[in-house]
Amino acid sequence: METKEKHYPEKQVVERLGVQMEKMNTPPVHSRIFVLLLLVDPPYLSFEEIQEYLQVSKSSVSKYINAMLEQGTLDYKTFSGDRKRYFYLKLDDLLDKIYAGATKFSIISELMQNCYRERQNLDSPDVNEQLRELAEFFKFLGEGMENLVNEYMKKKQE
Amino acid sequence: METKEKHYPEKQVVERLGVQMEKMNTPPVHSRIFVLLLLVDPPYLSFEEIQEYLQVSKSSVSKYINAMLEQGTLDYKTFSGDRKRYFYLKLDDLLDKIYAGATKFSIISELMQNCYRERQNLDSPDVNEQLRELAEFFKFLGEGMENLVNEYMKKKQE
DNA sequence: TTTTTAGTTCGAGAAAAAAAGAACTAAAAA
DNA sequence: TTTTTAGTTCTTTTTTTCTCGAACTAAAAA
Repeated sequence: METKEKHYPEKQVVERLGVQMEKMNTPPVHSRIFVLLLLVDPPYLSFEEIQEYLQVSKSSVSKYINAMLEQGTLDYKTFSGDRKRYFYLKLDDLLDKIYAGATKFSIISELMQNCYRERQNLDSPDVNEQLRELAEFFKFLGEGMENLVNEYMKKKQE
Repeated sequence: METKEKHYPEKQVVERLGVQMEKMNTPPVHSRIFVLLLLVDPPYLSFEEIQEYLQVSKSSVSKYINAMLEQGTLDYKTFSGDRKRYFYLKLDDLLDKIYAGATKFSIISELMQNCYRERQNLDSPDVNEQLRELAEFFKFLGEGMENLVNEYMKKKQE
């Protein structure tokens, strides 16, 4: 049983920042759980607390909690004498998400490369060249991003 | 009236690469128009040609053509004595899309920063510090990406 | 002037995604 | 052993997104 007093954010704030987070194609309930855990103090909550604060269904909480656990965005700890799990954001691991973001560039890079291959036998050297360049560019960018992440992590360790 | 013979890609290929493009949250018809224009030779088509090749409704073609025109992904040219517009991809301008992609990092950076501000009065210095760092990191990353794009463009000009 | 062309716009319907609710389960507590 | 707790799973409902078709429009052609 938790005795320490919790400081919940104002619901309005969670809504506002939740909407902000939706802009990155994150579903509403997912966004609100994320933001809530980002704002509450101490920075962890039980399933029940999340559900009651947000006033959403258990199944939605379950769904997104599990999604975030799988993604590695979330983790939980327990307290002895208390069966509940207390969920918190693994903020450190957001870096992994960035790596994943770099994946989009690989997707588009591969798309371009595939198109380039398809065109090989056609005679529009200009377009072909443009495609080749684009594929290269997106690859360059994806790799560049990886480097940026590494660079930052290194700098942080000093 | 266009007389030059067109080389259309195989429909299967457009489907396959279209599906690949859907992976980046692009709607089916949008993806297929994009891929078709990427593969056809010469690299432009009329509204009608797009519609007939893809076997979709005029309204869908209209919708995504206009979306792409607004986005700047697409442009068109005309030929004298021919009322039709011939649409082609503005591949050069994909760079702008990348800039836009960097925007996502600003979104998340701002989200973190907002959360950081909200927490100022709470006493979990560790979490607060982590948030501040994350905001900083995403900003770093967004800016780093801009630099990468600029770097590439500069290198290309040589 | 009438007709055709090259699209656009406006519902309506289908399909997919998100959320809800109710029934269930496994482990712990009583 | 029975009950409660802490969730999970499955089905249904709601919402949103995508696509279509039919009616419309503005400019050009006849």
